[in-house]
Amino acid sequence: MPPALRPRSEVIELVMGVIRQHGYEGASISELSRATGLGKSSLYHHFPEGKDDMVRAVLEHLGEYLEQNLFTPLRGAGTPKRRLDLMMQGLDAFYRHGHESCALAQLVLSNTRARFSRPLTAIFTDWIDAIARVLVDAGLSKALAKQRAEDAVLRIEGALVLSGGLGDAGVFARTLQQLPALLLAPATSRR
Amino acid sequence: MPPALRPRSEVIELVMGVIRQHGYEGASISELSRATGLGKSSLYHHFPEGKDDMVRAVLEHLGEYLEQNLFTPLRGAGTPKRRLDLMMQGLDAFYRHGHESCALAQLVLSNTRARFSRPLTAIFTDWIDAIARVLVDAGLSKALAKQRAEDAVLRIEGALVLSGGLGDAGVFARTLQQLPALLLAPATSRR
DNA sequence: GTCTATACGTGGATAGAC
DNA sequence: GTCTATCCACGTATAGAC
Repeated sequence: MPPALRPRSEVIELVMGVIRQHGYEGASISELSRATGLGKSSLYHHFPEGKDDMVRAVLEHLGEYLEQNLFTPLRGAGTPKRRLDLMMQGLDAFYRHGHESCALAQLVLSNTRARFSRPLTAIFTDWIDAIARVLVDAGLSKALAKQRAEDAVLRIEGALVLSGGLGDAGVFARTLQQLPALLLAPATSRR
Repeated sequence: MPPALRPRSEVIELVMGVIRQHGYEGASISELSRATGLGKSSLYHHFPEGKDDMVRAVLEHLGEYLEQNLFTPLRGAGTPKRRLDLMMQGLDAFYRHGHESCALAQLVLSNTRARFSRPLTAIFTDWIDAIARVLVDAGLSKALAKQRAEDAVLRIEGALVLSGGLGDAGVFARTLQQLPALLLAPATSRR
């Protein structure tokens, strides 16, 4: 029994990288094998049901990653503004300044959505909730906080699409930069 | 020589439908053959270079479709508000109230982006320009108009992703509904 | 312009040795 | 837990008849 080449979490991250680039259908087992450095059989050892298992693992892992790296800091110390800025920094890194695409969007747009709708919805819901909580802390009503949090996620995903579409990562950068102030603006005179 | 089963434009629209659902990599020739009712050889007769040709045709066709059905009305008669409302109606129909996904987003997110970046960028640019012109007509500065037009497209694409992600088409509906007022709001106190 | 038949590669998946 | 070898299905693409 040779030792595992890489920890499972690392394999999952590499798989996610391939899916982000190629989407579900475009991510072939051969490519996943190459990217992870594991033979096909090894991949099937870790993910007996093949790509579906991999995607489930990716979504689970991504959920935990976001929870720890973005949502938890969002609940932490500091002013709401400061906490939102932290999330934007995290997103900027995760999406490589808008150059890396979003695995969630890939899965949502293709017809694989149905197969993974549960975990997908969970991640989006958690994300929105995490942002909304900061806005409530900042003094917004629950309803408005939720509305704006939804808008924030919507803008981030839209920015990733439009950045790619225009070939201008600046769209993503500006979106992240403007969001905190936009989210925290006083309730009147907006919307 | 049997007559063409369908006009070319109809074939292209059916091809686009498959790409919207499955993405570029997921759209197999067999499926495209089934969807269009044309044999594989017939497809290659119309699109000698295969899927790449089909995508180029789809983007060209889509560009014209948007021009005629959304951008031209945007330049037409009526108040800016009325013209924007018309575009939102068109989008609502085109995206089947948020249930149908966006071929552009599919192509942008996957690694096929590089191959079609020119026509993709052109479509997004034209779209933004068309909206910006209405906003200039409404009295906004050129700079602000362009900024907001960009934001509009960004929101529409984001809404399609988030609607799918949350399994709630209401997100898309609300986004379309709010956009005209948001775009036409007075220059002060926003952004 | 469309079809049937077919070639050939690649994709997903498994068997079995180590 | 990993590998090599292998299987079959499906994907892309072409040939050639009508």
